[in-house]
Formats: sequence, C-alpha cells, structure tokens
Amino acid sequence: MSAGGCSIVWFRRDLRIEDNPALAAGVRAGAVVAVFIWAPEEEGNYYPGRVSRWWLKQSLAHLDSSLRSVRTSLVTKRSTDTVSTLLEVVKSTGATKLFFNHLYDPLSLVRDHRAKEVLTAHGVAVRSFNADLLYEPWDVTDVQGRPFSTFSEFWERCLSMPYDPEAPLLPPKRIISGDVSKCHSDTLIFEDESEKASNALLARAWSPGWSNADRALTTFINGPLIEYSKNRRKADSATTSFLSPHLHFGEVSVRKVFHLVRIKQVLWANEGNKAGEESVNLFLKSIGLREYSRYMSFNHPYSHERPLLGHLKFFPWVVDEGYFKAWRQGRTGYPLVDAGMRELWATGWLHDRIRVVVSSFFVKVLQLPWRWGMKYFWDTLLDADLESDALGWQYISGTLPDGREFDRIDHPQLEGYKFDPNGEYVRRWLPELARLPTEWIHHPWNAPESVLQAAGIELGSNYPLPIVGIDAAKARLERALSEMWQQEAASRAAIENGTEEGLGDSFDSAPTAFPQDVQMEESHEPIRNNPHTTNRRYEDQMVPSMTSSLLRLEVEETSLDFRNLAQDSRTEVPRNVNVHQEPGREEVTPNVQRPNNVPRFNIIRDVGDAEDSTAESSSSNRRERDGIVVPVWAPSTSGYSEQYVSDENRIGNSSSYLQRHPQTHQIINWRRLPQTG
DNA sequence: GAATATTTCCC
DNA sequence: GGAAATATT
Repeated sequence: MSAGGCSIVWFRRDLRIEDNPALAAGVRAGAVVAVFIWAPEEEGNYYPGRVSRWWLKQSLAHLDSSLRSVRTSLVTKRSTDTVSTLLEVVKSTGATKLFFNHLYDPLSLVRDHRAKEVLTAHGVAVRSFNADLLYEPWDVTDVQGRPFSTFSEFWERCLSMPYDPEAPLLPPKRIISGDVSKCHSDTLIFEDESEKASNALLARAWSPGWSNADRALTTFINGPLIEYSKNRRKADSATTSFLSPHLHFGEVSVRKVFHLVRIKQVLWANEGNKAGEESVNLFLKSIGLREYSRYMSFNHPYSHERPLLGHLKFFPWVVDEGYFKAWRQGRTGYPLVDAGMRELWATGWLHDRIRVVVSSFFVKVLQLPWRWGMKYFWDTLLDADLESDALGWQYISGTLPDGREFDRIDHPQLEGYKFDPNGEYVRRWLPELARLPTEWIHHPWNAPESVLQAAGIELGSNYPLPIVGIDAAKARLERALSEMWQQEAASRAAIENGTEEGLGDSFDSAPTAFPQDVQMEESHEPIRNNPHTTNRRYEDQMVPSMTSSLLRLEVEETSLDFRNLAQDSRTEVPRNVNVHQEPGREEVTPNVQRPNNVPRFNIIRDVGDAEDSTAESSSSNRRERDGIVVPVWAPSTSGYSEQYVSDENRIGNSSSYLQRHPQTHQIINWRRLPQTG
C-alpha cells in the first residue's frame, strides 16, 4: 500500500458504517475521505421521488453524525457527472485509493465501471466489494455455470451454496480522517419548499439511518418474525419487517439480516417450533427476492424497462389516462385497490400483498402498460427500488419465466375478504366506506340501496362504481390477447417471408416505453434540464400529458432514444478489456436456439489487486467475492445470441400459459435493437 | 390409512 | 390454472 495518500470511500446505497466492506478497507488502508455524490440527473427517468429523497436526506445526516462520532465526516457533492466529481475529490485530497461497494442496476454498472477505468487511468487504486448481496450474481449458477431463470431454483441454490455468506463486519471504532481542507462539501438539496409539509409527516412513522435500521431489525426479529408466516396475509398488519427502505439505502446489510434471522431459526428448530421455523423461511424468501432482483438486473440489464419474455410484444395496452388517474387516486370502485392506493399516496408504504393487488389490477383489469405503474411506484414509494420494482411488475405482468400467467384476473372482492376479512383496512383508508357493514365492504356495488343509504354512501357520487367490471375486463383481456396473437402471427409470417426483418422489436411493449412520455403534465423538458420544476412532478397526482395518439407516435422515438443509450454505453466500455467468454459459449449463432445462453456481463478479474488472494486461495473461490471482481456491463463484446429460453422442458414446465405458446419462450434480444435501425 | 375432495399458494 | 398441501371420508 502506498504511503501518504488517503483513501476515498465512496458511499452510495450503503449508508452504514457497520458491515461496510468498502469502509472497512479504507480504514484498514489508513486515512479516509468519506464521500457521497448526489447526481440525480444521471438517473434519467428514475429521478428519485419525494419520499425517497426525504429518506436519503435523513439517512445521510445520520451517516454523517456517525462518522463524526468516529472522528471523520461525510463529504457531500452535488454533481451532474459522478466520475469527474470523483476525480475532483481525488485531486483535492491527494487520495490514492478508491473503495466502494457494488450496485447492480444498469446505470450503476456502467457508471461504476467507467469510474473504475477513469480513476485507474489516473493512478488511483480502485477496489470494490460486495456489500449488498449474500452472494454475487456471478457466483450463483447451475452446474454448467449458467444463470438461473426462475426464482425458486435461484434461491434453492443460494441456500445450499458451499460457503456461507460472509459474516458481518463490526463498525470501525475510529477513523483517521483524510485531509479535506481543500475539498469542500456542497449542500445537498433534497426537497423544495412545497414538499416540506408532506415530508414532515414522514418523520412520525419512520426513522432513517443505519442505527435505526439496526434497531428495526432487532425489533422485528424479537417480535413479529415468529408470527410472520401466520400474519403475512393480513393487509393491515404491522407484522412486516419494515426493513425495505433501510435495505434499499443499505442502512442495514442483508448479511446481517440473514445471519441474525438464521440464528433465530436454529433456535426455534431446536425448540421444535415449527411455525417459527416456517416464518423464517418465508421471511428469508422475501430477502431472497430482493437478491433475485439484483441477480436479474445484473443478468438482464434492461429488465426495468423491457419485458423479459417477449410474448406481450404485441399486446394492445389500454392507453387511458383516466384509468391511470383513477388508479392513482384510489377511485377505481374496488375498495381494496382504492384503500391501497390511498395508503400509498398518504404514507409511501404498502404491504407487499397489497402491492400485488393494486399492480395486478392495474395490469389485468385496467390493462394499462406496466411501466406506468412501475414509474408511479417509483415516484411514491418510500422504498422505491428499481430492481425490486422491476421484478415485481414483471412478475405481475407475467413476463418472467416463472411469473404468473397473464390471462388470469384476480377478483379484488375475493382478495379483499382474504387479506382484509373484517374490512378494517378498507375502513381506515376509505373513510367514506367506514360505515358499510363487512358483508358489503369489499363489494359495495352489490349492496342493497337501504344499506348504502344507512352507511351514507351514494355510489357514483361519494364513492365510485367499479371503473371496469371484472367480467368486462376478462372479456377485454381475451380480445386483447387474441389480437396480440394475430399480430404476432402476422409479424412472424412477415419475417419468414423476409419482407419485414424484425418488425416489432422497436415496437415492442409499445406504450410501455415510459420515459418522458408519462411525464406528468407541466414539463415536457427532460429532467436534466429542469431540476427545479421537475420536483413538482412528484408532488401531485397528475395525469400524463401525452394523448394516446401522441404516445403511439412516440414509441418509435423512445426506442431510438433507447438505442442511443445502448450505443453510448457501448462506447464507454472498451471492447478489448472485458471479454471473458467461457469455452463453448461464444459460438452461438443468432436465431439458433440454445438453452439459456445469456451471459451478457463479463467479469473483470483484476489479479494485480488481490491482496487477499493468497490468504484464501485454498478455500474455494471465496476470494473472488471481495474487491477483485467488478461487475462490468459489456453488452457489445459478447457475440452470442441471447435467445434466452428455448428449452421448453425447463421453462415450459413452469407455466402452462407458456406451454401453450412456446414460440414466446424467448427473452427478447435487446442487443439486436441497435442493429435494426 | 389410502383415496378423494377442498383449500392454498404461487414472484 | 394447477401443484401441493390439507381436510375429509
């Protein structure tokens, strides 16, 4: 290690000092400059929503005070270009090392790789770590080394890995502060005046910050965890862990969660407490889903905007702003859905069950494009998380290999009596229905007039009639699906005739090309040009500004934007460095279907930097997990097809819907997009 | 207790 | 909708 130069520890979504490998490495190496860079414009369409920014603000303040208690502090920077800001910090502090923890969303993968390259080129030693996952995505594969494509296989493998997830690290007792006298901090602005009032309410319910996260974890493990299995179906329960926002910002490490929870499980297993054991399994599964969302994002970097399976390519989404608005405002006429949407709006929070209810209503009953819903979640959820939300919405939309079938509609009335049998949840969030007896609470449209009158309800006036009948929705869904199959057949015929090569790729998931389209009404300018006014977008429930016809026209354009994006990132990733193709993988010709050929990411093995490689080299591949492996997005370097799922024996088994339509068992080859233009 | 109805749960 | 768990006969 070079003498003199300090280390930069670059904080992102790992806002904790406990079990933070990057921080620990920095501390071990000597003096530390802790940095957080706020560059929301880089997030493009995923500029964080109001409540998410509120959380971040609190969390950073908390982190700063923790750092101060161990004698350093957090340098904060406002930036529109993270990498050059990092360079600036390097120059102003004389740092010679950079440490950070991995992220797996597509933007971070590209940016972090670039950061690593640029800084390395400037003579900075860069090391990165796994702090966000139990196992790195590239370590969890089937026996042939291929990534899994269903959650259960993935999770089964995670739970039976030959080595345990790393044990959590203790927080540093003391940190030697690097010289920041020439490195000033910017004041970061996370909320504007109009947002302050709403934000003030959040503080009553939530306490961001890593030590609060730790407390929340302990509370959960010693309390609700044991009943988790029993209570999980209750919409209104305070029996969830409430850890998700903490986890999103990395205030608590999943490894710590995993370890503590596992300890409980062993305890309960020894006591013969079957229910407790089962509860732990279920809770861990939800942790596993979070892992899986990163895994999917890493293996399929477009999963936040593109369906993984292509079978909905020609689905005629209903582009109806009125529907969208009614859904957002909780005025669909289905009490459970509406209660959920009101809760979401009021608190930034929803029980997982209710997320499923409102989102599947959105996709199946309203048939709105799922990306709109996902974007709204992104804007309003306290725990908005790109990877998790993408996984969730893709699951709901049936575009995952193991997702639920598309052609099935759950009835909110039945779900209501399932998750909210006494109607308490509905009454809490829909005061207008508060006096309705339980018998009718989940289907007021059936209630006798006298009952409604007694409850003070006038349907269509102070509470809406169902916006769409379930039967009508089913019929419309069937029509839409047959239209979709027709279009697809036509397109396939056209392709076979060689007349229209690849038509449909750029149209795929048409109005789901959300980006600026569903930007709410007032600003047509891209976010990056207009940071102040765009804050307002998140403030009120507004309607997309595009009319349907405009939106349809926009589709091609957004696809073009998307191409540019892909192109851009290509140029950022040098072709010669990242190629790591395993034997037998590279020769797959496009359109020749092979099972599961998807390696799109390559892994840099940075041998020169492996200070601990000798220490652990004998014990399996453990050493690869820290510091020396950096996830790299190198889409242009791989020469094989991405025909994902043609092995019907594997994927087909998981869904009869897919079995009936085997030709759709393909994960779309997004990489082909740039070439079709 | 095996055969059979019924309910539950799918990321 | 269907596998799997659970209840019923």
